[in-house]
Amino acid sequence: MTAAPAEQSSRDKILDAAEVLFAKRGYAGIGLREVAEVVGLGKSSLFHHFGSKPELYAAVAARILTRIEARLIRTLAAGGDPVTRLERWLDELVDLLAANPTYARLLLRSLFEDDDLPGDMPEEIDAHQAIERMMASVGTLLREGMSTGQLRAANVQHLLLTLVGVTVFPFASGEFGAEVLGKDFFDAAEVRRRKRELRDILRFGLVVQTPR
Amino acid sequence: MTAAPAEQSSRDKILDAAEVLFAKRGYAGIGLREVAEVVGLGKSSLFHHFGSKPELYAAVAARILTRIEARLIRTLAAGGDPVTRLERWLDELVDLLAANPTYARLLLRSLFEDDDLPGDMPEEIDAHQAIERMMASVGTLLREGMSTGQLRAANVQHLLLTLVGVTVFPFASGEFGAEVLGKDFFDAAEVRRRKRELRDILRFGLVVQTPR
DNA sequence: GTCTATAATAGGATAGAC
DNA sequence: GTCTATCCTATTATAGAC
Repeated sequence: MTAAPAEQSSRDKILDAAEVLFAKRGYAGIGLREVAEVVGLGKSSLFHHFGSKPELYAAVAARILTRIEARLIRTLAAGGDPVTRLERWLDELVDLLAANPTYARLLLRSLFEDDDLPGDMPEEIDAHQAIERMMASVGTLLREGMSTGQLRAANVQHLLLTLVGVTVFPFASGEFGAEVLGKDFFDAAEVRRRKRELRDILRFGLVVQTPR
Repeated sequence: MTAAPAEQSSRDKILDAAEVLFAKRGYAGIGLREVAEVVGLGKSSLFHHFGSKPELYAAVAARILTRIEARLIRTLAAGGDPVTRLERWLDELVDLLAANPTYARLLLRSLFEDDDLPGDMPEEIDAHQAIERMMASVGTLLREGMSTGQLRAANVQHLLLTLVGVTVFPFASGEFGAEVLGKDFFDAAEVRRRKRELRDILRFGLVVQTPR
């Protein structure tokens, strides 16, 4: 997924290291010393590439969101009826989160940790807008499906929260998810099961309807 | 929900303040100075009540989990068939999370932040076991429903993760949830909508089945 | 672009007076 | 049970040499 180029700029090395560390212990839990150590630079050198710690964090989050959005756009563009596109996108999202174990955690963390950031940095605004665009386009997809009668009429906003909860949360749940499952969540077989779980919940729900 | 007694011990005041702060900015994001400030004590006085910062954090998490488990036990004991009990429990859980805005956030955070804790403290073990017991008893409930044919046969482990994702996550999502919704998630009307969303997803799924 | 040195502040935790 | 004083370490960030 994440390409491994022959030459990688210091900036990218810093972003990669910070992504892993921030995902693991959060914004406040990671010091720049630790990031610099992983990259193999002195602490002060980081400030040559990023103006401050919040800026670095925002850049990490924005990079992930940009990648996810790019994938969303590609996936939805492939066409098909609303249900096909929705299910294809959920499959894609699961694949993406499974291939990049840092994504889900950092994403959920960044939802919680917006307190720590000033709120007016360019990367932060980019990330925020990417989220808004994604929610809007999936929202449109859902409304489309409802208007064609393929999807049950429902509250689109709550549905969006539900979809985020069932896709992103499990991949962010770490130890907890692994314990509930009894095995590693990022295992290929588990990822397949996760996709099936999502598809079945959306297609059939859980409760069996008594025949009318 | 949280009772306001005439006299409250310093220990409880510290727990209350720490719960709010840790929920807002996480384990690493909160210093004991800030906790002490809110309580109206000196920083050092906290160490008279809790041996260390990890201990305080574990006590906060354990208190929440104990309360949730007590509610689960009461709710499931009320009887009924598996679907009735499952839906009643989800309603109760939503009510509990809605009445205590700190719970969902702290709970999700504590899933991510187990790295920060030593792992061998009594409160931590208590909390961990409470989670295990809750997952086990809801798991049993699900299996029961499947064996009576009321619930669709499915992977119980993945279903548990799904249920946590659709109940806990939205209440923890803070700004994000409020923006997707366009209003405060903890509003009584939104809480009712959330309950309906949950019930409908589990009963009907999302995709309308073409008549056989 | 990276380094060393340093500033200024805050962190968790302990000792001992009251 | 709370306080002040203190210790040690870590934090973000800057200045300036190379």
